[in-house]
Amino acid sequence: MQLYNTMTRAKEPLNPCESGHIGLYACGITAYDFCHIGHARSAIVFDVLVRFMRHLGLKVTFVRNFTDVDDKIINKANQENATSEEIAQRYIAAFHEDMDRLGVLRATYEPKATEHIGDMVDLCLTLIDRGYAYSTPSGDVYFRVRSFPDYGKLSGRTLDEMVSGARVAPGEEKEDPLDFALWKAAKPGEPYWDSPFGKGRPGWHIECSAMSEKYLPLPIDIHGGGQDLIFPHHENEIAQTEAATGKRFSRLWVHNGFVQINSEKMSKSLGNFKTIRDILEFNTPEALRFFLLARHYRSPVDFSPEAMEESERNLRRLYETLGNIREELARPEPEKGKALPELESELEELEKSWRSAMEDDLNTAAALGYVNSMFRLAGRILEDKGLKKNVNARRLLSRINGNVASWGQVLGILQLAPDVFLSELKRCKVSRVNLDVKLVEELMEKRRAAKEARDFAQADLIRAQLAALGVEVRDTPAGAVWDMP
RNA sequence: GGCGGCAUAGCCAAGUGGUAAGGCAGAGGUCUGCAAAACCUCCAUUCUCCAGUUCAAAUCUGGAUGCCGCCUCCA
Repeated sequence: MQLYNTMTRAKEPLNPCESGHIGLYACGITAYDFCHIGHARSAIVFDVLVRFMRHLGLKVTFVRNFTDVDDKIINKANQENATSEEIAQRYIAAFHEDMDRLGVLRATYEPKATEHIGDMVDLCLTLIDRGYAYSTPSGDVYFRVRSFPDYGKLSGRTLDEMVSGARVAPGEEKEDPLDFALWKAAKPGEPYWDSPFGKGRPGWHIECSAMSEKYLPLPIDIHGGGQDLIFPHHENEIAQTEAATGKRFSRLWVHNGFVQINSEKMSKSLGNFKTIRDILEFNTPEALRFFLLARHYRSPVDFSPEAMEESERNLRRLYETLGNIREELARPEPEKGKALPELESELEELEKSWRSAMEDDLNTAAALGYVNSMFRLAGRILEDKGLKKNVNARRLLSRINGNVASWGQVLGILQLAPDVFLSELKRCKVSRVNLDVKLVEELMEKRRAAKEARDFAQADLIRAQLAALGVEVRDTPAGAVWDMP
């Protein structure tokens, strides 16, 4: 497969270092608040990448860290009169809860910064030793940016460009405004660790350098995260690791685009911030996943309730059809039937296309297009009375069912039993509009009675009443059921 | 100000040189007591605009316009 490499700004083939083994490091969260949909996107993108690489038969070691010591965590702890450990622990647990609901698999390793302080101190010492870093009288350690000639190669900036943005906070003892902190001397009331530089804590960037090197051989095959991490975070990681080890840090750099609201970046200052929990209160996790995967991972996506509903409707149709497929497959297999070369080659094409789309820079949006087309094909078979008696059509259906299982596994969708999904979706919609379910059930019963008495005018009247509530009635062989479109 | 990205139907969206996937919405049809769901058919001579390269461009080049992001913590 090939992936777009931020470093070279081009798609590049993914060639595993060792045979068939991929090391992937994705920057995780700073645990100081509930995760928002931007975190969900990043997590889902790398989740699908991992799942797909495994689907291709590659062995993937996936590392996703937790930043559990940081200014923001300390601030939150002070606000709530708690310790930073408590805060970090709480939000790491919340992260796992949210990700489990979204079907994001656990990483192979999920290291925490505080568990690797020693490695970070060692890394600082090596960098000082090699002349790439220096400690200050007050106990800070800084990376000497101008000592690392490649600085800026990922973000495509020159040092001159960066100087204008560089800042020196009061009290900092930097040799150069560009230098960034590897180690921060402890201020009163802050968590600290003992080190050769004095009591203090690691800077943000050093933890990823330390932990990636600890769990993965260098160079890492793929290093990823959100686009906002390109500068300065990943740029600094490169500087630290490459300066300290002399080895290349990562072969590929994969960055996902942002989730936006009304075409603007989500941010706390704009007040357009949506947490995963906010969304999952009224939408199924799978709809969020589907929504995010229906766009290319590098493009910005615009979140809106309307767009979520569109994904729901799409997903609903898929699950309805999937239910029909499974129902048909449960019937005894027909005994004979003519060959169906056209349908067969159509399916084969779809299978090839799906895989090429996924292999081409993880094009899940195109891949979902082929999923849709495959369901259309299944629908055609299901609707055709002649084909239903044809054993070859049945086998195609079974093959489609198998593809749904395996593609769904990779994308993390269509894994539920159709009726389970459908009733969950219904529950979401009911809670969204605060529907009076009791009233609906009463009306349904009245309509059933009217229908039984063949009073169709009355039955239709009741249906109109239900429609006014946003409820749609469907008569099935097993009786009338209701749903919310 | 510097750097980067994007602009495809009513909406969302894939498509990096070979003649516009897919979804949602909409229209007609099959089915149905009527509906709904499902299925079938239709729905961009055209890809923001202008100029250029080419036998051929949504795709490449130059310019214009608009939107967004980064440069400060951020997925």
